Amino acid sequence: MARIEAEPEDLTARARIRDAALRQFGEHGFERATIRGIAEAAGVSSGLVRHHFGSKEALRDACDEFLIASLHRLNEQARAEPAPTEVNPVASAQAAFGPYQPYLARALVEGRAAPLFDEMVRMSEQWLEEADRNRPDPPFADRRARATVGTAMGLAVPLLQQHVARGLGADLSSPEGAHLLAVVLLDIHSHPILSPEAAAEMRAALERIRDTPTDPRTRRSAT
Amino acid sequence: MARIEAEPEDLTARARIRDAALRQFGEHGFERATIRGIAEAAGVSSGLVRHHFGSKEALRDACDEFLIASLHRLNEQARAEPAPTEVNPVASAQAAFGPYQPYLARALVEGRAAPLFDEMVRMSEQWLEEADRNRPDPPFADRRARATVGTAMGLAVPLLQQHVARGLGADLSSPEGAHLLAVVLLDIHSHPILSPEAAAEMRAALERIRDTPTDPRTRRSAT
DNA sequence: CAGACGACTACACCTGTGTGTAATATCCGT
DNA sequence: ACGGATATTACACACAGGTGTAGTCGTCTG
Repeated sequence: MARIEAEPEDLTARARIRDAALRQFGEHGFERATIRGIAEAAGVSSGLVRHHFGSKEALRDACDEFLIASLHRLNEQARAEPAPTEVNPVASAQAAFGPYQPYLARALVEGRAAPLFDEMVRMSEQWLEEADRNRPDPPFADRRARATVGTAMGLAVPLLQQHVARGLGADLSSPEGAHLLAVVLLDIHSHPILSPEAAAEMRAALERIRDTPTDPRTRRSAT
Repeated sequence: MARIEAEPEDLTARARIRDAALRQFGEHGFERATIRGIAEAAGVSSGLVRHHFGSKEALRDACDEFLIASLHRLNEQARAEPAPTEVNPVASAQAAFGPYQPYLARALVEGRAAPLFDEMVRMSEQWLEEADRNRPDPPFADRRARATVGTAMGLAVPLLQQHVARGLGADLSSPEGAHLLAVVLLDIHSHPILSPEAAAEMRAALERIRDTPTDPRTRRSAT
């Protein structure tokens, strides 16, 4: 599968700065990364960063836009390609972000990059549409909602990369780590943690709670 | 289920500062949050923050320690309680973190709070141990690995709270949002996206790839 | 060739913020 | 009541880093 990353040498200065910013923001976070550091990593002066992007915030916005555009490209490209060999589309999309994963993780957790997430949800929906056709029982909720939560879950591993790697005892970018992760995902995605009966029962319990006034859960909602 | 949060009024100044720091770090991030801002939120002078915690970093460490200790307490408490009414233990543990969720999300994504994650994995393992007894076929991977990935997935929704809420069209802390989310989780956790046959086939394919020299995947591992 | 414009640099400025210090208030044991 | 520890404050320092300005170089165009 194609990646978003590009070779640094061929890039224009503007692109090199954006690339460096993506990496620095990802590694150190937006605040801790400095314009001077980004400039140095890109091999330019700090003034040039300002010249091209105006401000640090605008530079970050440009980074977001770049990733969104890249995801769009990737999405259309995937639509044309043969079969999804991966467990789910989000996982493969994520893998494609390559060195920009840390940036993406930070941006998403901070509530930024909403269009990017929504695009992924759209991809998931598309995937679910096909899966729903082979499904005997009616879904519990509409496709959008399931795609949203599914997308989030698919992002979990890249978001928590370091912790997952530690738990698995292998770097996820290594062949061994990737293999182990794939096997685990296969196991999880083929073994529901709830039986249909248990799920139905819990669902009924949920509806009962919902229809009960003075629900104890609501008493904590304030802040 | 119990929560970690405490009423602000009764707290000692030190605890109030820690509480305010947890919230400010969560809302604005570690760098952007200021000691002066935390002090103001806690109703004390900025000097007192330094007096009690020494430095900003040390304050953050104290926040981590506090959450870890709280999780421990919660864990033992849960061990004594009757039945887990939630879909999975991570989700309920997460719900318990209440107003500190944003802090936790940032800390985890930045690779911090490893002991906290590991503790959650341990809880998941415990839960899996029981689930494995009712399982006919042998798992694809050891329990630790599955618990790790499962923990990550369970954390996905709180980590991406804002995006999930947007996709679901409801605030997750509202009764409606929580209900919708629970229903979706029920659906997902009772409907595997892979049939046992498909999983077995993909697993076999994975093993085949693994044993193939000059695996195309490895050619991208550098950088 | 002249002028203009964009790429790019060097440098000064200034605010925000973590940190250090000294002084004051409050509590507690004897 | 007294002395010391602890809690708490006010204020000054230092510096990092975003921003602003002016200037140089190279290239294109008429």
